[in-house]
Amino acid sequence: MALEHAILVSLLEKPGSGYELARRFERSIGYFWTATHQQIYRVLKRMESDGWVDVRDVAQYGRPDKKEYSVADPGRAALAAWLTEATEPESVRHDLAVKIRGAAFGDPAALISEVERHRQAHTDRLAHYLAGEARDFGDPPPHGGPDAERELQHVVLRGGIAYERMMIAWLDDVLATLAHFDTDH
Amino acid sequence: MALEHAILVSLLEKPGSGYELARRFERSIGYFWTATHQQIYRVLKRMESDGWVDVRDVAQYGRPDKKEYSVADPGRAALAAWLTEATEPESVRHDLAVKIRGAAFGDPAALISEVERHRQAHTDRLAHYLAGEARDFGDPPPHGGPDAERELQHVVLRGGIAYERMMIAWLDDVLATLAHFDTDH
DNA sequence: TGCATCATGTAATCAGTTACATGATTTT
DNA sequence: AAAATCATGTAACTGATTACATGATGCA
Repeated sequence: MALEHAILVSLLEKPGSGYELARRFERSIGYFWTATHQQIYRVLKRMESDGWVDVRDVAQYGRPDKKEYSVADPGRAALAAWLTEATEPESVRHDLAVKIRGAAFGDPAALISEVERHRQAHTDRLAHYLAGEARDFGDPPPHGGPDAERELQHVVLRGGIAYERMMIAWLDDVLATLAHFDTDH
Repeated sequence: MALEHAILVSLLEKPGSGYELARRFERSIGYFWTATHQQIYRVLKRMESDGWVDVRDVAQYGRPDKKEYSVADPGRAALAAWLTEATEPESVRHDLAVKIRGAAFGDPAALISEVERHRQAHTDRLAHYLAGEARDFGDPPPHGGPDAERELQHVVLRGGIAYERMMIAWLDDVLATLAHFDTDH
């Protein structure tokens, strides 16, 4: 389980409230690990009682008060320990792959629009990643020497870009394959 | 939820017992959808009481008897309905990506061996996929004309191959990036 | 007035994992 | 004699999702 660890990383990058974390999980870190606000509040509470994070009440004007969480030393230590642990690659769940194999027992052409929908989603996400890359990593680093946080965020983003490009190419292959079974053909 | 549907596809490809399904989920269909035998038995029971599958007791010599499941018409219909439904891409969980971003707050070089371990796992799986491709799809099809089941299985396998190749290339990128922060450097 | 955003939570349900359990046969 | 494979299950727990709930502020 890595939700705790994903939250620790996000809070190290920038302290914030449960609400703010939930927003980050809709973008940025959320592209590699998903979580809803309900999950986040529950886990934050557990992490607080375990002493992994500190809380600070922040009064805001024109907005509800919030609780700002930041990583405490035991949280830092827990993250460092997890980093060197061997974790298995997460199990894969590609329902499209199941659908494609299932299409052999129904109408393969009926899948085309669903595959096109997925292709569009991956194209959109790729454009979004590329825009983020140009924005955040387009210029040479503000100061000389390697900046670990920046370079590691960039290599993770490059992974997302490579994944989306691979998926788009594969979905084109899938569409070409499905076209063989189109009844109009 | 697609475990039911993954089981339906697997049983349409070939009827079998819960035990046999569990073995298939360790290879083949399991590369795109995972499940343990406990899950499978539970879901099979539910599918049986919903009339999606039929059961037949098969006596075996030298082995325990087994229950052979096969897809009933309502199961076929449920699968066909699901195929045309719009399903969202499954949420991604890449704990390596979380670890890489987390490494900025610890010792990036400490991650190198973990990344190498993952790279090896992907190399092994790629070799396994390529061997399966050569075995099952190397020769021209036994008869003329497109065979939907065969071609769709092949395009799913090509997706797995593309995924493993992409991951290996990305992990090389990650290793090169981590090397910048190696203290021996 | 109504809708969107900010902010935090509870409760119920569903899915997935881990541990435990049994018993036959086959192989080492 | 012990270990591995075939075959089926139950029970307990953990994690994730969905629905429900509240209440303030700001904008159209």
